[in-house]
Amino acid sequence: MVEREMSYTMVTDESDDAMYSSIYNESPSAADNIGSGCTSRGKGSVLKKGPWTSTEDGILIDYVKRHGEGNWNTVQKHTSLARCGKSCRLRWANHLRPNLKKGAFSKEEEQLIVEMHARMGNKWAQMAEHLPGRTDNEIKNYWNTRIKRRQRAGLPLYPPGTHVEDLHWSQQYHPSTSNVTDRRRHQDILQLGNSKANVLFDDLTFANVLFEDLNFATSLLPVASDISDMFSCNMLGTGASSYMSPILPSHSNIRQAFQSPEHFQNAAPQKNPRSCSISDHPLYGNQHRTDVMIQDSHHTFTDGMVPTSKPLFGAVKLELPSFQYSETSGFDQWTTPSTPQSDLLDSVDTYIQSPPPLEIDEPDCFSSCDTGLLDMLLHEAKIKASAKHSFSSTTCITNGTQNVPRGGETHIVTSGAGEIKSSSLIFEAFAVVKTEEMDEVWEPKRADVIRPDVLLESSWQDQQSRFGIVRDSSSLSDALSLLLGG
DNA sequence: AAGGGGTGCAACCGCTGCGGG
DNA sequence: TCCCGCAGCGGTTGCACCCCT
Repeated sequence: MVEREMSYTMVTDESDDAMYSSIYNESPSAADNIGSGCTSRGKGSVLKKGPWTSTEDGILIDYVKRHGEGNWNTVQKHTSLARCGKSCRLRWANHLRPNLKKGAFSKEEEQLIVEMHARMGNKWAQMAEHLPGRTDNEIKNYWNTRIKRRQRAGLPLYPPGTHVEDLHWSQQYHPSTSNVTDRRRHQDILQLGNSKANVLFDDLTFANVLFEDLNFATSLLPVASDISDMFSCNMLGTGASSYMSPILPSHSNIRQAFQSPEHFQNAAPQKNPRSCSISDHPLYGNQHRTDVMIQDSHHTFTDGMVPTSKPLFGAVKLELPSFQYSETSGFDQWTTPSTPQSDLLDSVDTYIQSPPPLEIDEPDCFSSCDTGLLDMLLHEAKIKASAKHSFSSTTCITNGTQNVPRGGETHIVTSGAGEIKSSSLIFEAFAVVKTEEMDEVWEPKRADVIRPDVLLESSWQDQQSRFGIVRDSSSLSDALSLLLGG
């Protein structure tokens, strides 16, 4: 650690030992940084603030060795340290305690953080529990940095393939946190919901979430299978997934169609082996969310509740069927969590290192996949930038054929709207919007228009016409009917 | 070489939950 | 039941370093 000598403390206790004196001789020039947040107790001294010195670290380490962790407010009594308990605890937890892992996050850790944030929101402490050697502060800083980077790069918060979790995570595993999250949601709004661009990114991410849900539904809904695969294939394959249109068919319709868990109880549960998400891990298995996460300012509306730090997208509850309620159904094999943390960690590599094979036209895409996650994300932005030029029209996907393999499967999306299967019809419509989105993604006006809460006030067809997209509405309706089991 | 902005990290601040008296 | 103190969490801030011009 870089020691920054900047703080100085007035000391009145005459019994201070030599070490104590040495501490405050280290920085004789900075007498203005006197603690105000932590009040002194016992010694009548004013607590020091600012960076810790190695001497202070030594004192604190020695104290913990003797007395163990906890009782941080007694540190000042038992040692010469003029730090408040909070400061001591923070210093120990973030820097001094053993087994701390320093240095940059590994690719696996980054991936795990992204996945966990998608599920937990800003639950840094909970995330840290799953990242041995990492502190909540580290993870928080990493995430904030990541947000900035992605905002600058014009990327959504979550990369494609990230399952965004609903409230069940915190409720099921950390029930005590749900109240806290609700109280703090306004802070999250302030933190993440201010910028127009951020709203747009989250809006775009919304599409990813839905499609991932559809992907999950693959194993349950034969009809949805093709759709989800197509979405996933193209989203992952083009590297422009975040620009998959947030303009979706009325989600309320989907919700109505899927509102009952019993709707799927007869469907054979089948783990999707192609997923490279930790969502498939037993620990997260029951978190296979099907409630659509509406993203905006990291808030989520789920079952009428608004947990903090969760993606949301406005005051509209939009759901796909939730299989998490199916504890009595045939999904028990998923809903029974494998709680051991090691279990999760042991399998992280499996998920990270087993991405679905992608055949992407972008020539340098694979190289990016070998770098760190952040680099990969930046690369994603690069691809998008180039895609702006290459995707001049809908023909890139819908004209002719395009093979988009994913997990060994190949889907052929044709431009013909009449005879192809219904799922392709839906995708075709999305593909149109997607390419349009690429060209206009940065326009705030567009961001307003594509907000789902706006969309829900008008029909899917209205949106099409608004954007000048003329499609075969009857075919689309047929496709939706099939998708929704109608 | 200099300086100005960006970036990342360490630490602080405010709030809340919890337990004990 | 209320109050108080402690521990912990999440948001914010300050600053050193880095990079670009």
